[in-house]
Amino acid sequence: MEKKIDNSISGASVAREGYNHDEEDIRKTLKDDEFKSAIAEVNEVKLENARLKMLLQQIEKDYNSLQTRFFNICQPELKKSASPTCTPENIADEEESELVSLRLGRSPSPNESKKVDKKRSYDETREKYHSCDQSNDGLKLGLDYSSGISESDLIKTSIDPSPGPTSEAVKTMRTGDNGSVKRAGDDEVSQPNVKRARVSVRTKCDYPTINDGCQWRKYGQKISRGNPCPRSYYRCSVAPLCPVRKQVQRCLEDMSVLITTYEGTHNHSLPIEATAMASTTSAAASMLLSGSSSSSQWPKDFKNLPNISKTMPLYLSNSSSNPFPTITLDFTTFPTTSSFTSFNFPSNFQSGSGFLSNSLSFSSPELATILGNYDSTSTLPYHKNLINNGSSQKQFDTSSSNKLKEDSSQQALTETLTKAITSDPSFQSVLAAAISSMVGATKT
DNA sequence: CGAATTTGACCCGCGC
DNA sequence: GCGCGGGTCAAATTCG
Repeated sequence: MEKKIDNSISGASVAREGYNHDEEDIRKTLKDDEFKSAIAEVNEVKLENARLKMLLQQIEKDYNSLQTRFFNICQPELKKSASPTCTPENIADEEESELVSLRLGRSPSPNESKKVDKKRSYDETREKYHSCDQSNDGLKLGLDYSSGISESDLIKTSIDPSPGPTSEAVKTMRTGDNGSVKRAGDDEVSQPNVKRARVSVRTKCDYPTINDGCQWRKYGQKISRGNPCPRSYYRCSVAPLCPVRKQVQRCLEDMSVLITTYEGTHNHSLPIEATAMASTTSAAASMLLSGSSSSSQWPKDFKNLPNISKTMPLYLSNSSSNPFPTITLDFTTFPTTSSFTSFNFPSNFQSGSGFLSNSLSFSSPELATILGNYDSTSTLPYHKNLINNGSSQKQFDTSSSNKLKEDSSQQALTETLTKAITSDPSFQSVLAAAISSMVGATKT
């Protein structure tokens, strides 16, 4: 037994010697193989790199061609809308400024360069807050248009660069000891004339609040006069110093209608789901502060349209009891189901099929179709595309048959709205904000 | 146990 | 000056 074991051991040792002898060869070949595979890997990486470069170039090309197409579409309309008394210079200037509006805040135009100097310090501060998202290509969440709105207004309605308490969000800080109050904004220059624009969104919603993609923290509830439904107060909880607030209250006339009022602008990057609403409210607020959305300044054709007052989703509140200028986006005529939370922006909407292709192609018929939704669905241009989950999509399919019936009236409306967009820079900016949010979403 | 919500108290602006 | 109403704070409570 022991012999057997010895033999086996000696046999094993002989084999080991043989192995040791071969091991060097094997190591050599292994090293060669490793070397070769490493080289092959490097080559693969190089190829991949080249492929990615080509892909990037292709994307850039596509983007440029889309941009060119978009401008080509817009330019004739701009020329049409230009007054015949305008001099060629004026027209050129106007066109340039209009184009600035339509650049969706991507890059400053020569006209803007003067403002850039003025705004540099502000922008630099602001970029700190946006360094994590769109700083690379200059794409901004808020509006960055230059037409018709004053510098001060622009700054007021845009993101507040100061990390501290804003004049808009002046808070009272109780000291606790003597019960005296101290204004947190005391060390800041007071801005008594600051307009506090509010954007009110009316939606049919069975839930206590709409899902706009942002995080909110409830800080108060009050039963306001004239409405037994309590009003809830929320503040943005994404960033601790974000000045944005919202109020949520059910409509007295129709309990299924939820009125959400937004105030302020986010001073931080937002989740993709929240950018659409944020851009819309920001744009609407800017539009409101620019003053061009008042009914007297809307294109004349707007007023002549039948049922426009009923169906137009965007109107100004002229309630004298409201101390703040308020713009209302009315989505209540949009078909919703009880299981559907209005404004539940799908997180993948930017990459969803149809969304980008519908919205970024910007061929005239498509633009017309998008705008047509103002009539039949009373939504923002992109709203239809954002809400494309099951049931609601079905409703759109059925509503499309109704579209045929309303074709003639819608065509008139479409023409009017197209005119409105091309003649009203503020309207453009609303559209621009919506688009910029989409483009931003694709970039991130 | 920490975060979120509730709720009563308080502040402030406005009209009378 | 007083009262009212909207808005906010912060301690208490609830929730996950």
